[in-house]
Amino acid sequence: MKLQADKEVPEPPGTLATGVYERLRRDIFSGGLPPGEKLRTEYLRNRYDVGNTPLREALNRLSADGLVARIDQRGFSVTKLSREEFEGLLKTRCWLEEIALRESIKNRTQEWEENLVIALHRLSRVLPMVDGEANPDWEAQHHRFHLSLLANCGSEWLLSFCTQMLDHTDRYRRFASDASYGDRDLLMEHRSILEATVDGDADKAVELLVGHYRRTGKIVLSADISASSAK
Amino acid sequence: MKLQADKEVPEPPGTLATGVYERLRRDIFSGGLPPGEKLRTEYLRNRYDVGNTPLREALNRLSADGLVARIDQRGFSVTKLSREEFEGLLKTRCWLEEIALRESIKNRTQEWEENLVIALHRLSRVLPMVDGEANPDWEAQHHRFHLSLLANCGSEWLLSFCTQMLDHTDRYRRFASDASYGDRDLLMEHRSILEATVDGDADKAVELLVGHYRRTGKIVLSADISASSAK
DNA sequence: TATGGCCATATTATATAATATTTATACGCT
DNA sequence: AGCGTATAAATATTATATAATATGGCCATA
Repeated sequence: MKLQADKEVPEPPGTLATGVYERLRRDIFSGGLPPGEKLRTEYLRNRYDVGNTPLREALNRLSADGLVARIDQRGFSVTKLSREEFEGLLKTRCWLEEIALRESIKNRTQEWEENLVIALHRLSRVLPMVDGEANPDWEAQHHRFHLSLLANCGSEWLLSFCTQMLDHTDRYRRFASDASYGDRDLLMEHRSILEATVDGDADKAVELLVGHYRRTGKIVLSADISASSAK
Repeated sequence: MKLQADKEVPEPPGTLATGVYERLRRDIFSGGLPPGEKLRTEYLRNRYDVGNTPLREALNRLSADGLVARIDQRGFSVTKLSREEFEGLLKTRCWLEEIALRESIKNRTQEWEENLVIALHRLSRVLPMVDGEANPDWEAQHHRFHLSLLANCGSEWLLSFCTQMLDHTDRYRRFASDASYGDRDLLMEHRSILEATVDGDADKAVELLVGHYRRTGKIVLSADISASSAK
């Protein structure tokens, strides 16, 4: 039985390129490399202490993820955030996650439902904010919980699309998270999604999930995204 | 007005890396580099006459496209084709294109409908097969027609997902295209999808589109895909 | 004086080549 | 079959070369 928590052993990456990729990714998510930032290769080589080859590999992978923009002969930069982009993301996410959740419920198994319960339990054991800062542990568990909801949909493709969009949404949320979570009972929102799901009530689960996203969306949109998009 | 055909000027790529990327892509689609083929960097450097840097960049981009598999320390290889993978692809494609087509119709404009008519017209002017070989011109126009159907959906995200899946489907179709198209009136299938679409009959358009895909899917699945997947 | 184009220069991205290091794979042995 | 070594291959560095882009000053014109 595979119940023990995935040990957070940061496990040395297989290659330097993969390592830089992961570090760059973290720095983009955390804001260490803010949206719009020009990514000069020489600077990054020093910053991460690697050579040209692994660095360019990492940047190319990130640009495929949509986290980095690449223009031939003009190099790389961190992708900007924008209101319009976020609105499109939110809309598309609702479309796709509705399908994924309905399919997951349609194919439901005891194992999947139990994984969901575990995911929610773990999420309940961490706080969204610590000392006014976003808590990375909560971010990780939150990410997992939402993916777990969709994990049973039976389509690797759909799951990977949803994962991509979840990543991007998390990035927006992080940048807008000055906006208060305070008056929301997030745990209860997640719990009710879970309950409708294990009850097999797809309509209700979808409604709750989409409502959950739209509510978060409003908060993100109420924050001044462009302020984070430094030139 | 922008009606003239996009001139097929192969326009020199901005960078060598982009150039190799495009050449590799073509060779994977054409079968010059068959599914499963190990991609040794030294071999490819000679084959395309480029250095390490642009080659690895190209390979990394392709692996993000899902056309190339990358395993740390074990290099690159052309992704294999499999029956299961294709079935998942087809299923997911039907889900997503249904949304995209319904939204496109919901938002329909005269300009979009006219673009569709043009796309179908161009498709009608080329033959799927020439001398028993797949006709690249038909492939290109076919690709465009199907994208045009979805282009009005109002979501860049959804459109990019559909494009990815269309690319992969095209690849499967190419490898299975020994199977006869003969007894199908493809042009008529496309024409009736178009008609339902400009009539604003979303239900019918979706039904026709999905039927079109499933019919093609059957043909692809009837071919022996694994035969193409050289070790 | 202000405006806009234009060229020289600086900067940066892109690329090569030679080479080092590490890791995987193949081979031959017991 | 299992084991260790030899070989091949992937990964990475460094130094350097080439080419595109960005910058800033210069001049002509209004």
